[in-house]
Amino acid sequence: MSENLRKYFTTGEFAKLCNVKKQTLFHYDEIGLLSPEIKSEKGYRYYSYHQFDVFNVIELLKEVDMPLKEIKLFLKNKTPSELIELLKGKSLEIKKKIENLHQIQKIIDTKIELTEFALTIDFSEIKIIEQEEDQLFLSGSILDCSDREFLNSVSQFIDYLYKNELDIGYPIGAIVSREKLLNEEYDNYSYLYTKTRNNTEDISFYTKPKGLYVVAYHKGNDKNISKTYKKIMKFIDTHHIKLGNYSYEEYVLDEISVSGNDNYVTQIMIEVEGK
Amino acid sequence: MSENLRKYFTTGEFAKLCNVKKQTLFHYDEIGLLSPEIKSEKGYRYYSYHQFDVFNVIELLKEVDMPLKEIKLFLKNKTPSELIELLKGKSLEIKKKIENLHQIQKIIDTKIELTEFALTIDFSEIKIIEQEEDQLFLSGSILDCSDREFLNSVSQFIDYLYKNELDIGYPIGAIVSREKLLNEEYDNYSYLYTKTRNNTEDISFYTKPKGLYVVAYHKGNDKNISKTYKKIMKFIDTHHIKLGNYSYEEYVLDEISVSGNDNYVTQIMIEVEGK
DNA sequence: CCTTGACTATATGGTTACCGGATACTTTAG
DNA sequence: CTAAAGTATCCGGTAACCATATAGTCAAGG
Repeated sequence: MSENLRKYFTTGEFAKLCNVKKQTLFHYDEIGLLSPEIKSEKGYRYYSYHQFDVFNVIELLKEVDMPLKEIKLFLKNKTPSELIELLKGKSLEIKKKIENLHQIQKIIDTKIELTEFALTIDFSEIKIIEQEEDQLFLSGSILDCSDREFLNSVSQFIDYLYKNELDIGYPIGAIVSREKLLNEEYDNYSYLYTKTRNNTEDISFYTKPKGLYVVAYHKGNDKNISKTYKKIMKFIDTHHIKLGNYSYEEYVLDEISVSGNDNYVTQIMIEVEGK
Repeated sequence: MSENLRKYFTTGEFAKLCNVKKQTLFHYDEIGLLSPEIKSEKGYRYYSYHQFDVFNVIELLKEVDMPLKEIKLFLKNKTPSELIELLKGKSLEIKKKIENLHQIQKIIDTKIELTEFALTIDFSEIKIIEQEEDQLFLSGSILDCSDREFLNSVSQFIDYLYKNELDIGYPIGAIVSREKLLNEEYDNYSYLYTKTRNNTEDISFYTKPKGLYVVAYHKGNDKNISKTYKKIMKFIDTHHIKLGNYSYEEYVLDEISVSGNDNYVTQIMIEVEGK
């Protein structure tokens, strides 16, 4: 190694220093993002330790999702004030990213909790359970609507949840009124709903009342849910229970944790009055 | 649209629901990740609203950097307990990701602060300033070492900083001893250093003492720094100031904010004793 | 001085998760 | 029944590399 090159890193050394593969440095050289300070006539690359700073900046900007092209552009004609402006913007982006990750974590935690709960359930039982009140976010009325209208409502509802960040991992359920229950129209839903937390003032929620519920589970395709409903209604009948206003129906196991809708499990909760 | 297809979303509708392009759904169908429940003999795709749940899971797993292939594999043979296990792992990953983002934000904040400070400096002045103490992390001794040894030390130092997450955005500086200063060997550094915060017990730090410092700036390439040093030494001489133990030298403007090392600015701080 | 093993350069093809456009065919509203 | 809007397929391209193959180069030891 000639005397004046002893002050420089070879590609391999520099790559190790930067914790990347040589390939990456070749690539950066090729696109003109970070070229070695010296290139010997044999084509060998030599990087100075000052260039590590440049590499560091590139890494930093890359981590905040800036494409290499933009980084290159920025590095070409930069000034201290431009840097400050850029970094301030990126700082904000990171803040949003962190918030987004917190939201995702919340969803994951909810799913874990729900699925762990599902594992403890005996699906064959019908029980009467005292339940606490819940905050539900409701769709518009979907009573007596056609298939097309139903799809539309689902679509709108999901869209609304998405735009208002109301999805915290709870499934979307449906509400059936007592009238329809008695009429054996178990799939004639009144509303869609999802459980959420009441943290915003400008959105109105429905409170699912505290009280007694008949809770049962339907295993398999939704299409056959009427069978299960009939069983529950019979149970209610034989136990001389007085029906409340609404029935709430939601998946506890769906495509996220089991394969094929034969294995889906739907939870049915019917409001009832004390005996 | 035939009667039984009215319950299904077309590709466009489903794409809108999922907030993605149709292309994405084509792609998912092609790789067998998420295929429509029904495909008409004309090749038209029809998605049920249950499939939105599947899409949601895919999105969730995608957001935690799971490749589509793995997602597919997972979706094929999943059980509730596998889901829980997977999600718990992902939850941890997200936590780490959030921590990483916080670290990056800290670095960015430091860089903003430093650069904003740099903008207020008059580089031509030489001043005597009272400074607070600072926690510095030092490299091993690099006194009298060859170019190769110096490179090696830089490399090791950077590596150590990286592995112990000691980089919080402050530049790497160098320390020159009084002896070498008086001997006019301004580039014969004793140690490398970087400013950090003393948060770990198992790493030993050096405390740069509180006291008076002669502070000056060198603009341009490091190679010509001796000129600036001589000017400072003359200043110290004419003002009858007594030299302290060490001189600290670090970039305040480098490749990150200006282009070309002619525009670099190095800050020089020399420990001195009260007059 | 020469050899040998470690290192380097270039070229090529592959990867992931799509995006955009061209073309041709279907569907649906009026 | 027609026109507008939607759909399918095919083709090419993108970013930021990675892997591999081949050939050339360097540096330390005998």
